[in-house]
Amino acid sequence: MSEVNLPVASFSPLYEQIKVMILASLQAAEWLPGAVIPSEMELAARYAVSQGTVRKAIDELAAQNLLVRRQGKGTFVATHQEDDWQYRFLRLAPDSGEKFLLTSQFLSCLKAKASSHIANLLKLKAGDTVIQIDRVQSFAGKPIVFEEIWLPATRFKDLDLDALNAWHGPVYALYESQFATHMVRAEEKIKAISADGVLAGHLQIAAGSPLLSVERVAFTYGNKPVEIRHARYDTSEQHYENKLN
Amino acid sequence: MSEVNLPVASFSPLYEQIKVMILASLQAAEWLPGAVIPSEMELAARYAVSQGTVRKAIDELAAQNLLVRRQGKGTFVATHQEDDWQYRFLRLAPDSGEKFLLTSQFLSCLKAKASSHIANLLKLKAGDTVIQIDRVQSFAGKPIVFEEIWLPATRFKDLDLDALNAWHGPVYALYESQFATHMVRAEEKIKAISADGVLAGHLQIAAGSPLLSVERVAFTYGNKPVEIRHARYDTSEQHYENKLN
DNA sequence: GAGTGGTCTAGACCACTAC
DNA sequence: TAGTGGTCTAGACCACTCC
Repeated sequence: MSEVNLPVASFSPLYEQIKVMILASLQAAEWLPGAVIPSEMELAARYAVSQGTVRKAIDELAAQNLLVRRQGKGTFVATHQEDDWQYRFLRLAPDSGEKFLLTSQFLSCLKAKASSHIANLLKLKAGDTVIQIDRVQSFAGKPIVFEEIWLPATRFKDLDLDALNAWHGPVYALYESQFATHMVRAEEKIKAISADGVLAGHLQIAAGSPLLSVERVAFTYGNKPVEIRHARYDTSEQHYENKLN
Repeated sequence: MSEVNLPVASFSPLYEQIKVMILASLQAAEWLPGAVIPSEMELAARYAVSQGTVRKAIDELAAQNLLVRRQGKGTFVATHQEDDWQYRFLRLAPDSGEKFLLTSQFLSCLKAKASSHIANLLKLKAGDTVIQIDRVQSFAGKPIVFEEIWLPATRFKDLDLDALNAWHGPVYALYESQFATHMVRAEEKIKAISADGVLAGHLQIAAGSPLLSVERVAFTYGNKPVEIRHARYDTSEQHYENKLN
């Protein structure tokens, strides 16, 4: 009666614990985006479990897009610097169905005090410094997207307009290569709004035109929010696509 | 040299073939939504494979929300008639964060010839008969959603306004219980639009107000499209939520 | 206690990639 | 040919549900 007093704490299978350890290695940047992680056999030896248990852990991390398995080659840390990942988080598509290549123009990149709203979303203290970026993206010469981006200044130190203009490729790839920050997932809140004068100017449309307002919070490893983005899409000739499963 | 002439056809693992067979049973309504399917051991015997192989097949079907595993009880066919599935495909949420209970009012339910656009999406012939339903959904007395729904008349024979009004619960649960049609997944295309006079009337807002236009195609087993829905959301006090993984 | 899904193991063999 | 991930098996044992 006395020796057993089992914790009510819920049962945690071995492979969950292995997932946590692999996650820790990812978070600690022991394995960098794009790099191979040790083989299943090596990991099984390291953690002193069977290959099958490691497999199950890796399977689930791969299902969450944190790892990518490649038969015959190995298992790799997911990265936004891959061709097929360029548009991972972009749900906008032309109505016509053709491919679309957006060109990006950065308007400004400034340091500022975080508003309470932004501080809240980024889990900073009110008044902490953030970097604020404005940009416009165009398709076939027509501006389609106006975006405001907020980043914590500590993590993205030294990011400025020159660095942004020098970079060619997705912003998330830049975050990875310059600031060791890999985006894992994001949440968006979407509304319909009317274009005010400023937006109308940026997007070359009439004031009052309907626009899609997309507020995004993007997270790195460990559910840490590290980017806020408020985008407005001109959806007159493109739409936001979503799959419900 | 002569006896071997391997098909270039790609290799298909056993568990994939089992998935296909289970899928066939679902599609043939051998196991109905909400019902238990045979145990892993029974299926292993039926298909003459090991339990592990059946497990893998079921795992993947469960990941696609076609089956639901319940430890100690069995594996069940997914159904929209479950409490936690009521809002499976509804991404609209109040800005305030509170729960929300929508009340539904059906305006009309008529038979008509399919437009080429609708026929196309439903994979019908132009001119085939469809059922067209209009409805408004309200939150706290305020109309929030106006929806037009198109269904193939053959599959949804006898659906009329009385049947809709008599039903209390999600429309997808009605499809299941009355028409043996379970919705598996859906695709949505979202745009921002301006309310015209008709929409303004339905939603009790000013003409010209921005609205979210959501065009949905919903599919049953076998990727068969069986419902088209064109909804307009008033997003002044609620938003469309999306998770990007 | 019997039955279900869930975990873990060990080992054999297959498919794919690289050298 | 060696090394990686992918498949399949068989069996032991655990966790949960229901009777």
